[in-house]
Amino acid sequence: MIENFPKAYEPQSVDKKWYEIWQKNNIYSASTETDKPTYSILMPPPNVTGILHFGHVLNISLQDLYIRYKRMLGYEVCWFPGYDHAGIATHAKVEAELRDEGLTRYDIGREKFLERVWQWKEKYGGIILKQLRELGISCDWNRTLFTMDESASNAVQQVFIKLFDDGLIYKGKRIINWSPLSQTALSDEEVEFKEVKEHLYTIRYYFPDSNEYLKVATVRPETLFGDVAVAVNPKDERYKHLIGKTVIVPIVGREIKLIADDYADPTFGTGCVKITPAHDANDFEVGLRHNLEMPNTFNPDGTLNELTGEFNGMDRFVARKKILEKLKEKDLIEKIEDYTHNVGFSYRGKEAVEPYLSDQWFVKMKPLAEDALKVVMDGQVRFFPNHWVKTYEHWMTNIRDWCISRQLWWGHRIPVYYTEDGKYTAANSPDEARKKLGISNNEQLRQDEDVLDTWFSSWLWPLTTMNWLHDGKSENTKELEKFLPTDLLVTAPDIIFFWVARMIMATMKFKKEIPYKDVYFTSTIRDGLGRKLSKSLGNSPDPLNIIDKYGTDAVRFTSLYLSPLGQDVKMDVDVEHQDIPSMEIGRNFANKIWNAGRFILMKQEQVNGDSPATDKMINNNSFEFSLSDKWIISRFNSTIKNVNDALDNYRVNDYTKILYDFIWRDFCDWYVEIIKVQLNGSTDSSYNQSFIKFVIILYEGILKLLHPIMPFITEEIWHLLYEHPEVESISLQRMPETSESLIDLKLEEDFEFLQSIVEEIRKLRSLLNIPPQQKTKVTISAHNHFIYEMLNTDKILIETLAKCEAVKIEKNISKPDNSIGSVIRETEVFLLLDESIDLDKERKRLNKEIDRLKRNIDGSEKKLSNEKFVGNAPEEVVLYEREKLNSMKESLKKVIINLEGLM
RNA sequence: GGGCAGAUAGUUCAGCUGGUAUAGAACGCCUGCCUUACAAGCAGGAGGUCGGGGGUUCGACUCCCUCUCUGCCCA
Repeated sequence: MIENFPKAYEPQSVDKKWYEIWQKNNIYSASTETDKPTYSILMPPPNVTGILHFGHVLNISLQDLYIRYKRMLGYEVCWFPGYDHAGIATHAKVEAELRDEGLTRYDIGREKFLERVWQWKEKYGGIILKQLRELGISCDWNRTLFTMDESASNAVQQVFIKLFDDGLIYKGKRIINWSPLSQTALSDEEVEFKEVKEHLYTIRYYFPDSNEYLKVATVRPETLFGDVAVAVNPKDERYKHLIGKTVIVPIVGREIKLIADDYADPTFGTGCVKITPAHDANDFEVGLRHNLEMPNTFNPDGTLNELTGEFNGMDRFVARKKILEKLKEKDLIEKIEDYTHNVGFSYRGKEAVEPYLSDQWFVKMKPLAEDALKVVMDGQVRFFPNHWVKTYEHWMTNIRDWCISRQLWWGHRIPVYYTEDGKYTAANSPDEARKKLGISNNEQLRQDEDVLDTWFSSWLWPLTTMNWLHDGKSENTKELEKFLPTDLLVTAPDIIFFWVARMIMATMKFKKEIPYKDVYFTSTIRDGLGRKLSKSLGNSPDPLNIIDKYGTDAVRFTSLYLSPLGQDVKMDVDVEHQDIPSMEIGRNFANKIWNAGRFILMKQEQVNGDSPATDKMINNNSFEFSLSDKWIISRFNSTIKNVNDALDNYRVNDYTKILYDFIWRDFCDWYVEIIKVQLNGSTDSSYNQSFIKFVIILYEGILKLLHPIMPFITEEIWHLLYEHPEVESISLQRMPETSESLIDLKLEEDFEFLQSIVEEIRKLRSLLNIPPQQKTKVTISAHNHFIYEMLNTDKILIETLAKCEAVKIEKNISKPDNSIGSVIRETEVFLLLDESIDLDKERKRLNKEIDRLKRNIDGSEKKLSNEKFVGNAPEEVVLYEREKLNSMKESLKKVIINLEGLM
């Protein structure tokens, strides 16, 4: 009913209403008992502490787009949602709570601490999953998985044990990236390098009982307590004779050897480098080569330890200052230079990581990388855009072992058991461990204190979402059978190593199968200055506020409309007013669609009274199609085809543009106006009824094409049009199919000619400042019979659309008196005027047109007189050029005659 | 240092396997309109030597080389 159609679209209540109905009717749960072809997507699990940001909006809209599209193509679709337990982040949240109570986790102990984490998770965790619902997504919420769920935990444990038994997991004392804030190890991928302006200090290392000294350059004087050697390059002539001598570590007073190692770069600083194996990865390697001691002089919290004497307990950066003061006091500093270099920062805590020597667990990556690289290189797994393959290849071929242990309590505890004398193995239980170790049942065992990296559970996502090893045993499940490999993964490129690569490894290793066929890497959303939207920069409005302001559909549509494949998106954001003005694109578009629906429903009620449309109405050709009808049918079918092409090739941006242009330009600007003309021109109620049915079917097709990206408005209008019961949903209807036979490019060209006639009349009117209310008399001189017939048939259309009257179509007549005209590809339109013409202005206009035509004729003639062009270019190109030249010449003649007529 | 991406209208971007009368769109700007679906709209207009240079070709925004600048990733 038309009263349900306010003049402007109001998304807020519509969005809420339909999401509740969809949920209530459970229409998006997938079945494993189906004969339909399947299509599945794994949702990249957001972090349990996370809240919605624009990256999610883009990412999730894309996934929902494909899920809805494929569902409407008749697939059994399954979109697996879930979230991860975010070890470090969640740990930090609960520790902060404890701190407020004046407690530490050690005060309450491991068990109580974990209780607190679960409480926290119940209370605040997974807010993001609720927020995602605001986006209207059609995932199967019944299958939501949390990485700490029992089923996922069982799989994680089995995987650890299996890899341990295969020798792919080992324990080792290595330099790792240490987060002093979280007091845990991090993997290489969890460290971001940033350029930092610091200083290079050249410090004097005296020879014992001598006034001579070595100049040693360092940026980290606070590590000098851990110095065990000074290295020079063996080829460095300056120091060759000194190798093997000793020098005294400043302040510390310890004697250390001067050693020769290729690692020392003669061109850097003085060519002498201090070796601190416990605090630098390269130094560690040198230490191993020379069998040096590796004293650790730091505490886990980033303070200096008891080996540093008076600096014991001092923060590393404070200590640096104090140590420098002391060095200055003792005149041990040679010089201080500005120095810019890269420093690693923790991905989560944002503090500078500390290279730290400690016992950690690692996964050997090389054996896993081989298969994972192969499936990408040979195209079994395709990347969009493809250039990410190179990045992937580079990482895979230079892969380093993965540090998976974390010194936290929240996470999957490492299932390794130790005997008192230090033997250990991985097992499901102490009993099993005793058996594996071959020790007696009463021997005491101790479980490893550490937990696993969160990504160690995320890399199993393709398997655990499908219940693999949910009970620790079942390797085969219905879900795996139906939905693995999944069809598409949509993710941000910054987790290509963290996650994408590792999922491929895990799935290949444990299931000998790829996890997904296609991977779509999304754009990064940036502000007007090109900066990533981020909480810490304070340059990101809350997406929920934006959704509230513009509507879900508008935000979804605009996000994709502005996101070209493989390129970042710049958007002007206004954090203060919580606004992104470009969202108007989608809002205005939604309003346009809404009003087109409003118009059609009005017409349907005018024609049929109160009875609602029914979708049983088949386009049975019960009336004769006009040129315009055939044109819109052809355009509609082209649009379906183009939409399919675009989506098949992940040109999502094209998909939105194809629909935007078709709906706004072709359908609304032209065809809706034509509908008015055709209904106005007919008193035949059976024609009117059939015609409006046809229009509704066409419009419904448009709604369906649009539904994957604008689910709410399309659902709302679809119900308003047909008054379907609410259990039915447009999202469960079939997508319109393209019919090649209805695409008629010649006909589209003819119609375009008609459009250009209308546009030319409008231009002339505008040129003469004729007010819109005033109709103009027009005579058209067609240059051939076909055009003559066509224009005659659609004379009323020209009259209405170009606001003119008494349109006369003639054949090859000369210019009427007191008229001005234009030549459009040999056909002439003349506006017949009451007032006299400004001759000067008119001469100028015609001369301009003559110039343009002459220029083009010149170009064309040059081309055609070039034998090589005629000889080499394809026949149709040459033919077209000839026809074009003739036509331009004819047009030119006519313009010249008209100009002469003015004299 | 290595790799990847990009540079087209004032702005943000399309332009895909080289050829189609004037290189498109959106936003912004200018002019005129509340024309019974829509002023969140309609009609019209201005605005571009496609980053510089070289090459391939009958023909280059498009392919190749080179330079400059910008962004990202890795070391």
